[in-house]
Amino acid sequence: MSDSARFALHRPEFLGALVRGEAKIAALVKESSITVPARATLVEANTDHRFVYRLLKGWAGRTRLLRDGRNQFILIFLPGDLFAVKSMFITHQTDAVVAITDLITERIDYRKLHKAYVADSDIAMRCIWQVVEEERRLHSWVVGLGQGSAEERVALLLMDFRGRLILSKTIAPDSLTYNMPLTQVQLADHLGITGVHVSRVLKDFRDSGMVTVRDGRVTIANLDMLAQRASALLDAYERVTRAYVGEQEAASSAHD
Amino acid sequence: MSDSARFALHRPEFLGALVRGEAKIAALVKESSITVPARATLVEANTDHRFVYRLLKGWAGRTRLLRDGRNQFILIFLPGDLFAVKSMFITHQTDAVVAITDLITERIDYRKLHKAYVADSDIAMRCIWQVVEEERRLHSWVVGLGQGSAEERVALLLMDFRGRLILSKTIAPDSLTYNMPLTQVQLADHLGITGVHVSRVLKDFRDSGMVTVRDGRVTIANLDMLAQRASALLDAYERVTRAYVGEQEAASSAHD
DNA sequence: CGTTTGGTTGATGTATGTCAATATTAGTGG
DNA sequence: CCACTAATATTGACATACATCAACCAAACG
Repeated sequence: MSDSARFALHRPEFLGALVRGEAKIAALVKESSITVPARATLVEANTDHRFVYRLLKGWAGRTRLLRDGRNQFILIFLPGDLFAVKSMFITHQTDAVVAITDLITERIDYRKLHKAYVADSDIAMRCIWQVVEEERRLHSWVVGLGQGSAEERVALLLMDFRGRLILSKTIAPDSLTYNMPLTQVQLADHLGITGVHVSRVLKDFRDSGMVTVRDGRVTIANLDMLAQRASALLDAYERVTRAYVGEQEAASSAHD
Repeated sequence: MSDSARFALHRPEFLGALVRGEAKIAALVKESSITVPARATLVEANTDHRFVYRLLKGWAGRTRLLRDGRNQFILIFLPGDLFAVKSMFITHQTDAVVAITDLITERIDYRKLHKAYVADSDIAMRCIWQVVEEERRLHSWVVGLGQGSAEERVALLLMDFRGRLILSKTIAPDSLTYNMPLTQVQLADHLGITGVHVSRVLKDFRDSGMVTVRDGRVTIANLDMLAQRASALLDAYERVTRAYVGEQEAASSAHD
């Protein structure tokens, strides 16, 4: 995956700034890494928070716990993601960020990053990119939750994870398997359905020879079929850059 | 509503910049207003788009139409909102923005705004604020769609509209009625339910003496009850700044 | 090797969807 | 201002996707 694929959608005149910003931020946060155990809360809801993070290893999620016990994973963060960038601008994050697995993450005091953000437009651009990209994911997820059936949502999510892992070079572009550490209940809290129903949908997917999710690992037996199941919910961008990344690449770029 | 309420959540050291940025952007886009008829598309999906908008009058919405006809209103824009700010950074918006009513909006070429954005940090801050605020709304809506029942979502939405109209000074802080031009099907497309079900929920709300939605107007008969119905889904920020703005203000600040 | 945590499966309940008929309102041209 | 039409909303009968409850199984783990 080239940088231009990773930063697709962005105005091409900013590509250089994005790539430089990425490197500069990496340099800024170097050696600041901390480890966090699974289940721990990285950013507490409704508190002033001082750090911006760059996830190196492990998965995390932005989550909102309602007073009656309902819980929603709003967004899932994968290695390479910058998160809590908004700490630079707002005092109170209304949602928590929790570690889904044990994780390693670098972090930086928001004031330090903000100083760099003001001084260096490459860094600013990379930060803004993250916010804009996060918003794009939220748009897609609103569409998924609002219009998708449980099966469509699950298929979309499995495709999305794969696409993002490929773009961040965590897995190979043609890989049909990846680690996915969410429990079924955590998946359910992201999908807006119950854990029991997640189990049923996954059984169905497994029995139909489409994809197997077991022991923290996703194994796609029929990528076309999975993409098909998700396709109604995929936006045009995702259809091109994500759905068929890998073995379908030749075919897909052939129609362009 | 003071500016500090409007820009609540933001780091207080940026409040001055936000207020100045607001004024500077208003000056920049002055005299650029266009009128757009209801139902027209302002920003087409998947096309390069050149403008950033500031809505003066009327309502608009970001929407995604799926190939099979399903449609999701992702976000609703009210007067005072800046939208398509992301045009400055990305070439393709994956979703369309359509006029819900006839509307009047100012607009500015993204290159011109970007020049100002780079040159003037007040303008940059105001733009970023809009993106961050939009993201906050998306977070809340993901929680609503993922965890809320149809009744909770409707109550939340009616409360949200009122809160935003108050913050933008379109209606008085103690007002219990406001214009709401969405049809039931449009509401349904935002709420992730069907038009028929919207009708039933609204009938129920009406019959229980809580709130009446009729002829493009919302009339709240029992604000406490409505806030209560939405409360599980409200985040802490919304509970303070929005839910009880107005007649409940004294009571609510009394417990603080 | 018992205990916890996560997953599976069946029986049953319910919120919401679908279909279809009718009522109401808004828009349009004469 | 009326008559016609199209759009929107209401209501009822019925269907279904998903939730709930509960029992059971299988790893993982101290």
